Amino acid sequence: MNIGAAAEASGLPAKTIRYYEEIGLITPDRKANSYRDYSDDHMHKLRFIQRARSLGFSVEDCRQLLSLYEDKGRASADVKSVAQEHLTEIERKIAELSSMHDVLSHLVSACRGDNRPDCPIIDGLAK
Amino acid sequence: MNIGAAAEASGLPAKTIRYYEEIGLITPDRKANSYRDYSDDHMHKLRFIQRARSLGFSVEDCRQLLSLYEDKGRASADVKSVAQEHLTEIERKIAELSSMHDVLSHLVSACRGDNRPDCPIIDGLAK
DNA sequence: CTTGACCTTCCAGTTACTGGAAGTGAGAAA
DNA sequence: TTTCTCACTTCCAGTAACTGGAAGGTCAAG
Repeated sequence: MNIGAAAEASGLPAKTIRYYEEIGLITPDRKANSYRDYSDDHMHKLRFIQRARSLGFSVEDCRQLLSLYEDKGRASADVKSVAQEHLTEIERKIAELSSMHDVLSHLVSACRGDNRPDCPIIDGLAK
Repeated sequence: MNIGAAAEASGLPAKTIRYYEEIGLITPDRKANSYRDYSDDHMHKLRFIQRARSLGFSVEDCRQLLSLYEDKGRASADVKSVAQEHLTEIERKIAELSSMHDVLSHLVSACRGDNRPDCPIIDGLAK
């Protein structure tokens, strides 16, 4: 399977797949013409990575998850710990964004947004 | 005011303040010894930037907000439009993170996290 | 006069791609 | 067979917003 088809089937851009190879995440075979060749196994991994990335796992997390995925003797506790840490980080980010949202939405709704210069948003930033 | 004191007073690391100068965001005077010298006016701007950054505005947004801050004849609509766009982006990110959170928290809570290999998290990623 | 804190510039690294240039291979139409 | 158009290859540069560190200058205290 050429990289174009692999991209299509995995939902990842070809550029990204090449990048993952460059950082040693997933290394396809090569055909005689030097084209990359993705097997079913590679495709499973690519899709695995795509899903993990879409859940916000870092590429390094993906590397770790991928090795746990391949390790049939893994302890689920190891997987859970990676996921739990990421979940906590997601919660931290949501809290941070929510607090930004609260402050900013107050400022925005207090601003008339007309052609006059007085502006609660600017005032709020200047304090 | 030296950069160390300016950092202290603005809540921004000295490194960051130098970086802002490098990208032309805020340019302090220089003393005879080539040390940076921050005036009260500079300090107001630094604090303004610090607050805008803490609300998640990009550095380019900060550049724009800063010029609106200085423009006493601005239209508040121009400020509001920058802020509104950012607010929408914050909402988009919160929604994205929330959806990640939903999926991941389900997987995590379904995983026993013991020393056995079967793992709903891995299964969910492998699908 | 030395010590230590603070300042200077410059360069490299971070994350995860993304765009583009230059060149090669494959398959189909003329 | 030539040509055309893709898809593929490698390599280099750029993105955002810093951050760390090296090598060296400045200043106040003791």
